[in-house]
Amino acid sequence: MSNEGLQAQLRSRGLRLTPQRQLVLEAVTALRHATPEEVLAEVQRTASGVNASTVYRTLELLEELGLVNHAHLGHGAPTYHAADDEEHLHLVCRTCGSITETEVALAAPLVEILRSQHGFQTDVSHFAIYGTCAGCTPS
Amino acid sequence: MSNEGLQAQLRSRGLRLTPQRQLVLEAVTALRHATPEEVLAEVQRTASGVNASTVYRTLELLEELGLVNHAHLGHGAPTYHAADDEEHLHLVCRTCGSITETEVALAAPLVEILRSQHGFQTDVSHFAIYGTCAGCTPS
DNA sequence: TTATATGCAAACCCTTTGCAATTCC
DNA sequence: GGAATTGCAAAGGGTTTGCATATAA
Repeated sequence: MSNEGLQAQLRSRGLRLTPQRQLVLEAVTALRHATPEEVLAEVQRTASGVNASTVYRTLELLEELGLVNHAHLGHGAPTYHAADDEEHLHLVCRTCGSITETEVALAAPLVEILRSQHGFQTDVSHFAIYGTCAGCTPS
Repeated sequence: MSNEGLQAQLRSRGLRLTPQRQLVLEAVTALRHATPEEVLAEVQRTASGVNASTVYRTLELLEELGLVNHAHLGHGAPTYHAADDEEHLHLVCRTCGSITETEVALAAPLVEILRSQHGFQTDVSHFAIYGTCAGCTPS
């Protein structure tokens, strides 16, 4: 998302383009998967005075605008990613904690079953898929 | 799990059977899906002096012993259930927040794909499946 | 008897909120 | 100029920890 695009989207709602908002969006895009704390650290590399509460408020706003999304990959803080980033499944290992990304297409059968049986529209990447990775499985 | 079974399992590790441990296990079993706070409230109906930290420590212990499990159904506190309870999928609606339980068998195709392609052993019920329920889907 | 378990209080992490000062437009 | 935005500080929810006391075995 360009600054001009971001500005246009903000102004259409009577909102303003600020350095903080640009920096947060840039940080989320650059980091690919980052917690609010990590986003803050990245933003502060350029603008050390930015406050954590601004990051939280901005992430919420950018999510409302559809520019970023968040996912829950573990018990801790959620991770944010740019909306134009490719969507993927996250496989989280219960033993070693590793996170493996894989294609959302693998979940197509489940998504289709949930749609036909429950009328449920699944967002496959919002929550991680939990289990034990190959390296941690006793053979 | 009977008290005798619980006691045997505890003693084999040099641990003790206490009223608090019995009550926490009973509460988790009775409530079926409960946050630590809800477990505490249930336990306190019988034993009002029980402390929250005891509930947290006991839930962790019972999980180590394989008697309870927890799942993440939303952004808030995890929910605990007895290990001998039937496992199910949780469909969480992003709009109304409703939680629908459905059969784990629906995820079998995904589980099989993850096993064959990644060697990943999936625990389908640890994280919720997120999306939009039928009632909240614009038609 | 004595190591384990508990209650209590404090600390912790992550996040939200109220408010005065600032800044975008 | 005036509403939107920020920084700050305090509070909030959920959880963990250190330690003295109590208790199961």
